[in-house]
Amino acid sequence: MIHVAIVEDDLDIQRTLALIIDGTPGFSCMYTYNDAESAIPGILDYKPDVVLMDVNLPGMSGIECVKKLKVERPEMDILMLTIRTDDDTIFDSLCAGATGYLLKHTPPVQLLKSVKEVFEGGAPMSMEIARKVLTSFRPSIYTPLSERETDILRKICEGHNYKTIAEELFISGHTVRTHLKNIYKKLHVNSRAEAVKKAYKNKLI
Amino acid sequence: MIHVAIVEDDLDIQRTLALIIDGTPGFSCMYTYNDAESAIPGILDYKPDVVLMDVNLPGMSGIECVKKLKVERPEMDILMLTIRTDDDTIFDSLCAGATGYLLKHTPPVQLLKSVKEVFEGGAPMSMEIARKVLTSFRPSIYTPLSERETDILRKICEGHNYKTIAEELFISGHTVRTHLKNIYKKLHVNSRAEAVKKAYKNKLI
DNA sequence: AATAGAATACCGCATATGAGGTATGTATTT
DNA sequence: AAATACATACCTCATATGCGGTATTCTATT
Repeated sequence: MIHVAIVEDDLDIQRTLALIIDGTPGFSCMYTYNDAESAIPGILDYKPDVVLMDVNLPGMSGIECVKKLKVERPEMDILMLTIRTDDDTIFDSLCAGATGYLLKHTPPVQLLKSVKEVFEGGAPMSMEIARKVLTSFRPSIYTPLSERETDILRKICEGHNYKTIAEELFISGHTVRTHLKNIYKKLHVNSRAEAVKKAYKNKLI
Repeated sequence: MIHVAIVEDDLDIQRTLALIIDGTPGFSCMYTYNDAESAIPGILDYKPDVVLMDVNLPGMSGIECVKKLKVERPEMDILMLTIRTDDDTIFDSLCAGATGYLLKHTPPVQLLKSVKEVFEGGAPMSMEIARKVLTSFRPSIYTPLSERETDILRKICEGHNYKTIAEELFISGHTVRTHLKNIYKKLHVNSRAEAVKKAYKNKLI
């Protein structure tokens, strides 16, 4: 028996979800919450196997709620349920610790399958979400930097200084500096730290 | 009709896969390759809808092969097929541009479903892979840094210097320096750039 | 009561760095 | 043939940074 808790402010949706889950053998939904504030103590207390969490809640957001729940109980499995497909919402949810991400138009059969999958150690995602997630690993193909500049940036990211970079690339320290200045200009940054950050954020290296 | 190409050096597996695909209405496998070297020109020429790619190939690896194919044709969908579940293989594949990642014990029905899903814009993954991928977004909970040090590191990552950090956190520049020195010690680095890199790599911020 | 860790603050020194320049040769594109 | 981007090299200067210290206060934990 998989025990599911639901956090959803739309009472119609909440009821529908609860009916689907409770009406299926092997699934049980004992607790539903209308907001994150009441869900947190409740969920920590009753320890459901899987939590269905709406992203857009009044007051504290579903994402914040996930963060707080995961701090208390990192092993807890939480499945995000939302209509939002924008990158920020998705990745913020995942960084908060969500174990899956379903769009609200997911049909009941798929929802139940996903809950079961989470319970069994999986991480179900709606099709378009999965694609976005996988694509996020790809390095940027549109880099403003030349090949040589990318070399330099890579070394900078590894913590090298002018002297060692110059030695490794068989050029003078002056040249390294010039390259780095051009890199700064192209990336619109003005320090090493910012350049390293941008390199990682934009997957330039 | 979904046209599938297979790159797989084990001829038994290759034949089995081809039979499954060709034996299913709506699927067709016209081309199979035993190694990456011959697969690249072939695939670029015949433009299949989906490529099934073994990770462990003799000579050029499946991952390298994906990289090269994606450079030529970024829109191409490639589904990795492997027995390996180690993080490096998974994430290297994804960074190379794989559109999905299936374990070799995947049953035929699931395989066909996954090929279809890739074709329709999804990104199918085996259960344990999906979990690893989602977990990779989570910030590390095991940080050696104190809260204050994490604050400082965050500012450093944003490209601030001592003076502005000191102002924003209402402490002296000297204190910022002391914190940063402690951060370097704890992270085993000795420059800002390395610290920023480590912060992003280990998801400390 | 003692100890350890964290956060705060300061000093000094040698070197690295960012920002402002100029310049030359090559390769590619128009 | 001209223009553009790239890689290379050098100069100066003010400031930032890394590294070596010391020290006080507060808060946990033992």
